[in-house]
Amino acid sequence: MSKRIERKQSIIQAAIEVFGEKNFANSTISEIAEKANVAEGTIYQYFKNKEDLFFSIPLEKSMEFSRELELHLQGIRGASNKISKFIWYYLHFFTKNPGYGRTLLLEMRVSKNFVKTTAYKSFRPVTDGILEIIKEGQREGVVRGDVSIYIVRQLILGVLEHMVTRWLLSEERYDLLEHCDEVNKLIMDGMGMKADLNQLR
Amino acid sequence: MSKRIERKQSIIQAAIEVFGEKNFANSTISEIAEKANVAEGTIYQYFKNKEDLFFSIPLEKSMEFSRELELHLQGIRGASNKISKFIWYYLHFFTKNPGYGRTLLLEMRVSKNFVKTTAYKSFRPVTDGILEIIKEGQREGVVRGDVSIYIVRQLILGVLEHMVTRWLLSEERYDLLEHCDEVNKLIMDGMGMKADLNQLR
Amino acid sequence: MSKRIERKQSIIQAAIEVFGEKNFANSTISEIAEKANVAEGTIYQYFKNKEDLFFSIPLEKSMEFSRELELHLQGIRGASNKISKFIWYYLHFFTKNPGYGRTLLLEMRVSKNFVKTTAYKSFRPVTDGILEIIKEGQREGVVRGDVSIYIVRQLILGVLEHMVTRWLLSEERYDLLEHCDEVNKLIMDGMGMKADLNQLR
Amino acid sequence: MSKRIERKQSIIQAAIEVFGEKNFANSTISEIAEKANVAEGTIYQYFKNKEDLFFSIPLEKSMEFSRELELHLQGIRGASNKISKFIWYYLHFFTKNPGYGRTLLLEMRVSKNFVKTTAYKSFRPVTDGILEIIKEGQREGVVRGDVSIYIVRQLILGVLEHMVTRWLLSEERYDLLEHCDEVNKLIMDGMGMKADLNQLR
DNA sequence: CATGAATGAGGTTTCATTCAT
DNA sequence: AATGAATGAAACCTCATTCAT
Repeated sequence: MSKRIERKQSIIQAAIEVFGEKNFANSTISEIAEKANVAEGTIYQYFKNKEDLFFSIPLEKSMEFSRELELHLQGIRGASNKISKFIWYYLHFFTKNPGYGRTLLLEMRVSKNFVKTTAYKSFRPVTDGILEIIKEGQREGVVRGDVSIYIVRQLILGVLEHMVTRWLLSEERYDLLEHCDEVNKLIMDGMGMKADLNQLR
Repeated sequence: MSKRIERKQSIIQAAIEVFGEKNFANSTISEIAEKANVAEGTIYQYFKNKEDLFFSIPLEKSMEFSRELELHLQGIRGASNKISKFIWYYLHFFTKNPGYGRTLLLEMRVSKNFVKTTAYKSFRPVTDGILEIIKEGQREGVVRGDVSIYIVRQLILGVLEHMVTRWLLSEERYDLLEHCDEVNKLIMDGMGMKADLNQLR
Repeated sequence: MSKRIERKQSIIQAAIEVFGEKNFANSTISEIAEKANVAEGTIYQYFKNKEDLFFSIPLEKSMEFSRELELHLQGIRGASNKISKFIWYYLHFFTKNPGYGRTLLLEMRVSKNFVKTTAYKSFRPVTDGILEIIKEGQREGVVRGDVSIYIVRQLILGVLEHMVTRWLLSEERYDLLEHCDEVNKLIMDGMGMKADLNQLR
Repeated sequence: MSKRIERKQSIIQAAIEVFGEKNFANSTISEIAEKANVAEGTIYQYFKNKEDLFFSIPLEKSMEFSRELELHLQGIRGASNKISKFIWYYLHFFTKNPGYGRTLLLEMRVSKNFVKTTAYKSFRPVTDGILEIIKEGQREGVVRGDVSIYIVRQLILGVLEHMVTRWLLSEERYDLLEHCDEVNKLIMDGMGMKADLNQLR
């Protein structure tokens, strides 16, 4: 029944909160259980172990990310505008989900086991999507063709990850979206785009 | 006298190796002690505790990085060439020191306490140096002036960190320096440099 | 339900035995656990830490002391007889509980932290009771009025504590109750009581 | 040479200070060494081990106690006056040596090994002396003859020890000698002395 | 299915003592 | 004789996981 799903959700939600505050090692099952209003043992009915619970977080969140991203990209035309929108959305998303940001960027992204996980694969729709936009840009002639599309993607994600990571480590004391335009410019230029002309808005 | 320094070095060296393989929580003092050929208690004569030993690693390594970087920049003229060389050296350094790379980029860079450490401050010479080169580039007119120099630096370090991080997480299965030229181009363009003309070599 | 209380009791009982033989520092949690037939970790489900377990001993035993003392004082009339009975009971109690005696008199009574403990407060019923008897004796005119009742109480408890302490340190090689009558006389005289006339039995 | 004796003295002095603040378990050889301005290893040239050093403290101090006590008793006539003087001196001594008081009364007196020590025997001169005074009192007819002289001595030492112990545990917040007269009275009466008539001063 | 008490392995750290210099 | 660096044993405590109810 849906009781089971509901309960699983509340455990994941509690896990997001707890792992978002402390790191993996310092988070305890008992605190998650308490926050989820279930007994410790119950968690082991839904998740194999602590790590399994940990990695089920991005599974959940990456779907949320994809779903909403798609909505935001609706109706936008031209690779350049799409990239700009993606950059904005990326920064916007982590502004709204700093706890998940800490978990994903400061912990998981950095763990050896993560790459082997199904959770890791759940990012494929997003990363594939970006690749498509880049190709579209090359077809439109607004993205340079002399560099591998994978490297171009690495440029985009690298800069964004770095920005969010720095912001998280600074304890979110400033507005992440403030630098959105500048980043946009840099990335655009790196990609060989004529950012100014195609700029969104 | 030098016996003491020698012993401290061998402990740090062992720590670099062990912390490079496992993460902080999973590394044990006893393994470090064994690798350094000292008793566990001896470590506590040189370091206050496990964390103190951990953070003494970048203190050590960042000096090595600075020292050698300086040699490599000797005699190079022009901001563009200097940046190119820096990019190459950065990738080269972590190719040679993957264990330290894991410790620094996958663990420390991401730990809240790290920023408060003296170890963190030991990177200042390098990051300050980059800023100087960027300014030099602006004076030469090869670096764009419409973006803050701090953002430009973030572009460079962000991309490099991201590349090395991905490489480390892939378990170093490919040659990091392979993509040196491409990265160079991207960063150059991002910075507004005429990379082709000033390209090193 | 009662399983939990039972288990807590068996841990305290084991603690009384172990702390009674060795001192606090030399007693180990593992020995207590073994004696109580529980795992070491279980102890930490019932007590915050080693010290908490230690101080829970007098909490337990002082209630036993009070409860039985009350029974023994039932039906006894006159302050002098009550004091005599108290003296006897005090010596009797520690004759039966030498391990607890060692813990209480040779360790706790002498520890700075103990005074701040709730355990310390658990003696109040007994010490308050003695004060009442002394006042009663002053009203009856059998206890001197020229000395503070607190000093009189210190006389009684001081002599008794000293006796039991010496006995414990001699490794209980003689009969503590043997000297009961003599002590009685001394205390009575110190208090200004006509011990001979009112003597119990 | 006297250099050796001097050095031993400074170690004992440092030990008195350190053991007087912390208890045996919490005092460290390294702190004592530092306070004595010697290396840790040096202590082991003068004392077999930590316990040996610990027990050498009363050896030192009990001689000081005896020596000065004898001076104070010089010229005093009558057992009653001598006892009174002893009571005063006892309280006076620990007022001047609270650190040693803590070590002796809160720690050693309570340790099983202490009784087996030579240090313990060093109190004999004092305790024997008291016995002599009590006998003298019985000959003079001012001390009751119906109670063992050992019990009488226990009365005296018991009350005094108890007083000093309570004072030490209260962190010496009041004047120990304040209650000297009252204690005197109690003990005198307990001993069957006519305290009022023979009172010192 | 839910519970939560019980488990016990395992690591950090301290510090008395030794011993080569 | 003095040093003080090195030693290593030993113990508390935490917490993920299990399992009987």
